[in-house]
Amino acid sequence: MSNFKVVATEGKARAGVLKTAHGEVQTPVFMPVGTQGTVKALDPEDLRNCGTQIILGNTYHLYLRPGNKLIKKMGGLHQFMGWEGPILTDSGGFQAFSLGAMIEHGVKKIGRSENNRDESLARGPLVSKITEEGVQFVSHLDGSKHLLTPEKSMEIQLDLGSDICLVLDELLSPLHGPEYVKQSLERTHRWEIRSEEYFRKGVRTEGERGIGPQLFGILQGVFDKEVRVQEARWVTGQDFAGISIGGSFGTEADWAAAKAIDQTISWVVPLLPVSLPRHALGIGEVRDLFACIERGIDMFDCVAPMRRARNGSLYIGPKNGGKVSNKYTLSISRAEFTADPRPVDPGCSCYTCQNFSKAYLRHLYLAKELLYYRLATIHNVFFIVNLVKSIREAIIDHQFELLKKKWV
RNA sequence: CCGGAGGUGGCAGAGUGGCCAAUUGCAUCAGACUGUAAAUCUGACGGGAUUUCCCUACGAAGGUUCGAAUCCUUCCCUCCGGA
Repeated sequence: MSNFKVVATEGKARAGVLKTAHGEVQTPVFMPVGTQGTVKALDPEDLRNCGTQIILGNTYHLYLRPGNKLIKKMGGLHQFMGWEGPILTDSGGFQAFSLGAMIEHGVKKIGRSENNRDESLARGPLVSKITEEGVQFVSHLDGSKHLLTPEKSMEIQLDLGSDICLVLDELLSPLHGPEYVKQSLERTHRWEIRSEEYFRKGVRTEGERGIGPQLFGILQGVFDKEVRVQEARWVTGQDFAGISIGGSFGTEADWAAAKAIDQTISWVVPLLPVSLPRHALGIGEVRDLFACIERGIDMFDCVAPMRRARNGSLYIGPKNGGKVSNKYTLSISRAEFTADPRPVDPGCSCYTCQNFSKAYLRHLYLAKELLYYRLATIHNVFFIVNLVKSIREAIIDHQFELLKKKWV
């Protein structure tokens, strides 16, 4: 029996409901990322007012600070941070990459190739290293050494009181060669199985009432059909409550990279069980949301809306100039907004757009006023969360194609 | 009026004989941001031609020198202290 139920479909797109220990989640859904026990600049009430149903927390960061045992002692992450809704926790697999291969290769998981490196990513020595046992980290906080094994990751996530845990995986870089990819994937399979075994034991002792924590498997891979198909078959063969699709997408920049995401999702989704929720790890730009939902994805998480907000990049809808080429964003710092009395997006009903002008936000941004970060983050989170919500409604009304046409 | 300090690119502020079209910060412009080492990072920023090129430039005008933002003279202006 699954915790997930599809309630409507349009083509491959689907609307569903996912039950968790902290309430139901209407899918498709966007999960704001709250790495360190907070979605930066927002409090739980802000999140709720933005329509947030579920957030993501991070194993690696919370383990290092303030420590999973402390959070457990404080009643779990929900209570600790005052968020009563569901929480999905990442396993630390991404940090194995962002503190390792990403620095080493000068690439990101999307759209970076040999000829398109970002040297600024190489900000220092490698701080993570992969072994069969797990991921060795040198703490970015104090230099101390840590070993994150699949078992340890599970223990931490269970201590946090996560509703949806992720297995530990190794995120492959677009520049990893076929030999490494093969080895890594086999190791990740072993890690996923170890995660699952530990999780199963842990959950049994962790309390029995209602729905307990659930474990999602991860579909790893690179931009290669054969690899992706094989991985899709592998996860499907395991006993997970949901499937998170991770790994790297493509070796080309920009539009081609976006196509690589679409392509990868297209290869993989038809091989996954209809009854399980499908989560696209780290995806969340406007164009990608449409493309992935259209291909059958149910859940998203992404740091982009929050980070963009902090960096002065605010979302705008198609009626106000938002399009693929500008990533549906404007730069609030532009001088043309100096005396612009209009809200960021007149069509947006978020708190920020209801109450403040572009001129004011621009001033706060340039002055580095703390209020800026909250107002900007409220707007971007509201915008993306509600975009996905409106997509869900469109699917239920069989208006998805129509809505998509208005946007993309 | 006397004494002192100073006038540098949109602003602030380095530079005190050649390596200076001029450090740096801010502002401006452009770009990046996709399981957060990011309230961050990259590039441009006098004009033009656009591989080492030319022109106009460091208050103004003269001068010294092979060569000046940098030294000298006069003038104009600002600030501080004293009448």
